[in-house]
Amino acid sequence: MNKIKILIVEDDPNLGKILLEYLEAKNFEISLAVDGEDGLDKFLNNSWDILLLDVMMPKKDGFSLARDIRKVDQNIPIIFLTAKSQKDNVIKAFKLGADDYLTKPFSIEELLARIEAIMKRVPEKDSKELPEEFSLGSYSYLHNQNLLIDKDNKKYSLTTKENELLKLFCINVNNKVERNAALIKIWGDDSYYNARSMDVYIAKLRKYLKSDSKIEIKTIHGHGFKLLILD
Amino acid sequence: MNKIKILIVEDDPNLGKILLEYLEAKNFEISLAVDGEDGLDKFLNNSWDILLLDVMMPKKDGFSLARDIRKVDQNIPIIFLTAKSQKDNVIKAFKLGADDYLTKPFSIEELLARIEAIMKRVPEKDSKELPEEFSLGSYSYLHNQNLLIDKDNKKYSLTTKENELLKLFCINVNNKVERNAALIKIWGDDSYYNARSMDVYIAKLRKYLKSDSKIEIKTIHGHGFKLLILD
DNA sequence: CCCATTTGTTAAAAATAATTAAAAAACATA
DNA sequence: TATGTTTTTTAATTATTTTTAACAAATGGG
Repeated sequence: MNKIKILIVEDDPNLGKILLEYLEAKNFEISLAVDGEDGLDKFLNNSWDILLLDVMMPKKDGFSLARDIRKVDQNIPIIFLTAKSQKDNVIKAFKLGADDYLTKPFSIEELLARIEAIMKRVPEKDSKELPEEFSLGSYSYLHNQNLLIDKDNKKYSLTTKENELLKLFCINVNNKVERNAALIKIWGDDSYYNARSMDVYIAKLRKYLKSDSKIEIKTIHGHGFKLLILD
Repeated sequence: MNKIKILIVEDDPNLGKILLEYLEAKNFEISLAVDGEDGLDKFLNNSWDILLLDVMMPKKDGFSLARDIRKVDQNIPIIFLTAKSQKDNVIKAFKLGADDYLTKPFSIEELLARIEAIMKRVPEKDSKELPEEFSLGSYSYLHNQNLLIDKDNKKYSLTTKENELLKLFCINVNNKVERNAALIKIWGDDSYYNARSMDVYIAKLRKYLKSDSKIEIKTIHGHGFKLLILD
């Protein structure tokens, strides 16, 4: 069992430090971001179990940050921390998929209790390391080497983008990968042209994988794709 | 698709009635118990998706009730409603496995938001794994592959929406699927045009399934549909 | 039995995705 | 830095899926 990883995005350094120390003492693994942009950056470049977002922050407020995060991950638990408790804000927060909403000043023990209440319901994330090698039907795929090998031992050396995309599909094999999520993770933003570019890469991957009819990249119209492996 | 069933245990009849009416209007199925003993009784004699417990109650207070309930069910989500917000009580509540803790007076919309936040994390009660394959009379249906196969082995590759809808019918085979429920689940909201769109898809599914007279999508006028398999 | 409302059917329009080729950008190497 | 090579993006075209629209049929309350 790995430690539960919490990302705190809080611009008040005093509060930030106290939360950090307290929660580390409770055996969580904590990172602290100091504003919304920093928060988005840290969110994208690591995997987390739960997010604590301050609402009022410089550069990018907590709601706007949550909106961006939800494009990539619809499920990660988010707790908002806020100075003022305006009813509208509470509703807004839950519409954004908040799991809880705490008004400052709050009791840190209460925060802990609420984190634990949420974590007990979250299906355990099997955050195992990526395997070296993925087995895709008759193909074998070495993502570290950008290498796809077919049943005749023919080797395809993948470009960076091809590799990122195939890796993302393999991590989520038999599960939906949202267009937005893929675009933001790989291209950095989900603009129209990046989406077209991604479509081109989907076609490329399908071409690579066409020799095994048990492997298929299915479209989920309006949502994204799913790498299917049949047996 | 069944309604979400909520048991409210609240001794203040005014508050109780308002909660009851509001949440029923939001399409939950509600029962109201007037004290702790009544609450325990109703809890034991029915199955529930979520409990709202007042803390201060005659006969048996909310905490004591929760303790009894937790002996029987460790998982059912509990939200405490309480007049006073004493820090110790909050911690105590979460130790008892609370999922949330609201201090009166609270906004009813906030309560709704919090109920929804909790429900989204609770693994669907009857969410047993879907079978790989559904057998529909002489058809066989592989929902993972969007594939419907008739008795002559003719294969119909379903579009995303066709597949979602047929899957929903199969999950609820021989049971009513509410229009609203289907629309919200598949289209995201139950606006007029989405409803018309759904009707178009109903027609498409009926066309696919017409070769077997033992399979039928029945209309329940004003409510929804039901996939019937006769034998 | 009427009439408003809901549902069924079909076709057209709009939105989204797939495919291919060419242009642009990035990269490597002399 | 100039040159060739590879990778990525843009563009144009085609195909598929979904929504909208228009009209017909069925339903059920008054």
